[in-house]
Order: sequence, then structure tokens, then C-alpha cells
Amino acid sequence: MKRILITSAIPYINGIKHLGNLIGSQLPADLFARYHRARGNEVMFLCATDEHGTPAELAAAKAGKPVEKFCAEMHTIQAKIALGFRLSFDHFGRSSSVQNRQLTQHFAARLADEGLIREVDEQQVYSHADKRFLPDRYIEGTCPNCGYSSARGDQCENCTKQLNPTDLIDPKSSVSGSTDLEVRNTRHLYLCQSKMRDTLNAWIDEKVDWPILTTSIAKKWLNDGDGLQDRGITRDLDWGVPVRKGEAEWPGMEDKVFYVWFDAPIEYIACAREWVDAGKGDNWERWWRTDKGANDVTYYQFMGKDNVPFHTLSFPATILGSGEPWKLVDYIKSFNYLNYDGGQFSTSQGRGIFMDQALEILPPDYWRWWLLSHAPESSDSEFTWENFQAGVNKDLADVLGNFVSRVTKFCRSKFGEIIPSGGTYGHLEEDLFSNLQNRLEAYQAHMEAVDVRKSAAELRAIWVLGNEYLQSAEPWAVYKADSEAAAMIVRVSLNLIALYSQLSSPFIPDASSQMRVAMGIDDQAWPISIIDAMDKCTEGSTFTVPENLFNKISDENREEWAIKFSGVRD
RNA sequence: GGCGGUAUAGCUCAGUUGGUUAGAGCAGCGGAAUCAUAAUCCGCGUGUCCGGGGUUCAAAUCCCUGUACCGCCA
Repeated sequence: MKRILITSAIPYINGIKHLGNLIGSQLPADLFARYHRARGNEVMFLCATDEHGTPAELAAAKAGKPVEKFCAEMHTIQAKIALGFRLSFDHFGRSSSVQNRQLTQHFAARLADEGLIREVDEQQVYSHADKRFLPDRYIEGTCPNCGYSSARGDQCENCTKQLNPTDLIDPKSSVSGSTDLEVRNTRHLYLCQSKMRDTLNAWIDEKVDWPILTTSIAKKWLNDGDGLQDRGITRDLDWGVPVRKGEAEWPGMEDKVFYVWFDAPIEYIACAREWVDAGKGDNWERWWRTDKGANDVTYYQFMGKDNVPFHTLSFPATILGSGEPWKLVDYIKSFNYLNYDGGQFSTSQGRGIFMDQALEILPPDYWRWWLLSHAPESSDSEFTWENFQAGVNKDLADVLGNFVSRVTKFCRSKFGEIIPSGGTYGHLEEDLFSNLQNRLEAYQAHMEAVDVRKSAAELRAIWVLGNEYLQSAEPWAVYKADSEAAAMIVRVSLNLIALYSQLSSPFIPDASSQMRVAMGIDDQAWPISIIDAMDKCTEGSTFTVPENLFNKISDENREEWAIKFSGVRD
């Protein structure tokens, strides 16, 4: 039995995520977790909300709520939606947890002791009206280059020139609109990533089986220009992990917090501790400390491409730099972006389909199947309503759903709701089993290689084998002359449903469970040999004809939804 | 401006270390069957493998160059 640790990039707290976010990390991570659990491996699947930082503060202010309350509420909402999509986290934690605070402060102390933290004096813009330092992008003014009046302090969107806040003419706070700004000196901590460059380079070089997307981004940051740069890990904010050196004060760092990108990945670890404190387990270190049982753990991370630098460089720098035996990631699966009808999904612009809206119009399996079978692995991919309708109707309703329907209804009409006895396998069955065995092994290989789309294609091909078999065995014709032979064909077909129930469970857990219940199967063991798997539905036992597993998406539905989701969300 | 990714049939995509007539699903066309959610099964592709050079006995696959889209960075 293998031990598999899986983390999905942690979604930011400021709003409900869209389908592009979902397919970029949580959904494929869930697929992988469900697959390994089904194989009988020991899985720890962790995710959390990423709660600190300025955007959370501003979102809370906009909602008229204290940031702690806002985050708590949003966490509950996100957890509920995750459940709606059947995301099977062992724990869904919070980066604002006390566990993460302690661990973040611990790591900072370790890094300081190892000489990997330095203090840097710099200048930041302070807004008197907002009573806070403002990140560059929250300052706006007139671009000195092109005269655009809403240029941001980091870049002018009109002429794309990179700017400093002090370059802006008539700068003002985009939070309050106040022009009462002042440039102040402030001191911050920097993580000396540059000292870790050779170590990180050597580590990345070992990872020849990672997606090109992952290694190319990492390499680029390591080698571009002057190489990997040191990174500020503190901010002048209220909302975050207070800067402390372990449990001790950090002189000069009063009223500062760690930058959200420093504490967020540490939450992967802290989340396991939350899992224990929530009473779900009793030993988190055997997942995270190689000196305490995590030596045989294989750790997979899932994320969108925008998160790759932090997971290939910054977080490993934190782990390695600590000098402590923390578990380092073994495989990083990264995804490109899913576009929506010719443009990008956008949280800030409210463009596309958001997770809560998706569940309001269709059950989770529909989304899971289509998104996973179109996962943006090799390049950006695109959601269109036409493709979605076609994929769902053909694959789920026609190929799989109708197979279950035709088999169970035929059996009921000829033999009743009971697994019929009699007959012996012939060459059609031998061919079927042999084809299934081959495809099963291909499916497993793709799953283990975290090849999402190929896994989906293979699973679909396994469903198709059932229809092909039925078509050539034609029990409706055989029945007229030889009811025992027809009984055997039906029995094989009913067992295919049981098999599909098991094999499909990582992709479409609800439909899988319906199939299993309908077939009256308790045993959820993964099939090793197809022939052995063909007598799970034993002669004489009963089954029920399930409701249609999937309803088709009508043209009217599609058009209605396309219009409904064409605008922007308020 | 620098870098990276991607460009393959109407659509979505596969194409391993270069090697026989470039593949799959969907859509479309034709046929079979009628158990089933008018579902299923079978058959049907003369595609400038983005353009242009080059290496090679041989390139979608390697090199150079140009173009487009996406992203990261400055």
C-alpha cells in the first residue's frame, strides 16, 4: 500500500471561485485522491482557504464586515461549495488558523537562524485617510508617459509602462480616493532565495518527469537575468500572521505581518495539524516529517500555472532553508487556463461561470466530467456551451447512462430484477474481457502518470466496450431461441455496470454510487482481474433499475444558460 | 523589450528517443439493429501537420527564421 499526500493550491478567500480555478487545481487533485483511495492506498488530501492580505481586507470592507468575520463566513461558503462538487478533502483548513500562525513563525525563526533572512529598508506609500500602507497597485494617478488618468502604481494599463507609485502625477488611494499620501520608510524581512539557487537548481534538475510547464517556469525564474531574487516576506498590514521569531518578539517588526505568499504554502502543513485538532486523525507528522514516518510518502501538488514559481522555488526554499526534515514535494502537476467563450474567466470582472452558479443549474458529475475530460494540460483550453452540451450528452447520457438503462430494463422485462442464471462464456465474452483488461491497465497507467484527459478518454473507451459488446451479442435476438445464453449476456452486462461503478468513481462519484446501489454491490474493491470482477453481481441476487443516470442538456437549456452567463456577475 | 508555452481534419485534441499510406472523439454522410434517454453499433477523412529556409537516406517530430494566440518578467 502506498501513502499519497495530495495538496491543491489553496483558493483565495475574497470570493467564490470560477470553473477555471476549479479545473486548475482542486478538481484534478480530487480525481487523483479518489483514484488512489479506490486503489486501496492511504491518502491524505488537504486544501484550505488562503485568507490573508490586502484583497481580503478590501473585500471585507466592501461587505461592511470585520475581516475575521468575513473570512469565517467565506470559508464556510467555500467549504459548502467544495462539498457540492464532491471535493473529498480530508481537511479543508484556513491559513488564518492558529496552527498556521505558529508554524509560519516557527519557519521564520528557523530561516533566520540559518542566516537566510535579511532586513531591508525601503519606501512605501502611506495613506493617512486609509490609515495604512498601500500596495503599489492600490495607488492610481495620471501616467507620466501617456497621460492616462487611471494608471496604477505598478503599471499603466493604457500604455503598459511599468511604473513606481512615485512616478504618478496626482496620485491617490484607489481604496478611499484620498490624495493625502506620504512616502514613508519602512523595514522588511527578505528571504534570501538567491543563496538557495544552486540547491533549488539541482533539485529541479532531478525532476525529469514533471510537466514541461512546471519545470520551464521554474528554470526561467532560476536563470533569468541575475537569477533567483530575494523576496520580501513581510508587509505593513493588520491582517496576517504577526511577524515573530518563533515565540519571541522580532525587534523592528512590530505591527507587521508576514506576506501572504510566505504563510499560504505553510498552511499545507498546518492544515494537517488542523486535521488532528479537528479530531480526524492523531498523527500529522507522519505525513510531513521524514524523521517521523513520512519517508514513504509520495507528495503531489496540483495548481494553475500562475502558482508554479511559489511551489517550485519559494516554498521549497522555505522547507529546505529550515534545515529541518520536512517532506518536500515529489511531483508538481500544473495546469494552463480554461477560457470562457472566447475570453478569460475573471473573478475581478465577474466573467464566466462561478462554482455556486454551476451547481444551481446542473449536478456536480456533469461539471466534473466535462472539466476533467477537457483539462487544460498541454495548453489553454476553452469552455463553450456547445462543447459542454455535446460532451455531457454524448459521453454521460448516451454512452454510459443509456447503457445502464438498456441493460437493466431489458433484464427486467425478460428475467425480472434479478441477476439471471445459466449459459457459458463464448468468444465474444473472451474478447470483451481481454479488451477490458488492456484498457483497465492503460487507464491505471494514465491515472498514475496524472494524465487527466487521457484517463478520461480511456474510461470513456471502457464504457463504449459495453455498448459494442451488447450490439454484437444482441441478447434481444438470442433470447428468442436460447434464453440461457441471453441470461449469460445480460449477466455479463449487469456486471459491467458494477465494474463501471468502480472505475468511474474518481470522475463521477454520484453516478458511480447510484450504479453501485442499483446493482446491490457492497464490495468496493478495485478490480485487478476483469474475469474475477465479472461475478460481483452473483446469479440470483437482486438489483433495481435506477433512474436515468443523466439527463440531456436541451438546446433550450443551452441557449438560456449561454445568455444568462454572457454578462458579468455583480 | 526579454523569456516560456502553444500552433496538427469543421470543433476538441493524441502523436513516445526523427522511420512504413499522420491518428482518436465530436459534428457530417451512408448503412445495420430495435433492448434503451430517437439512445447504440458498423463504414466513410486528397488535412500546405502556422509560413519560409536548413540538417538528414528519412521531419509534424531536430536547427534557424518569421507570424499568431496565451502567460510570466522587466
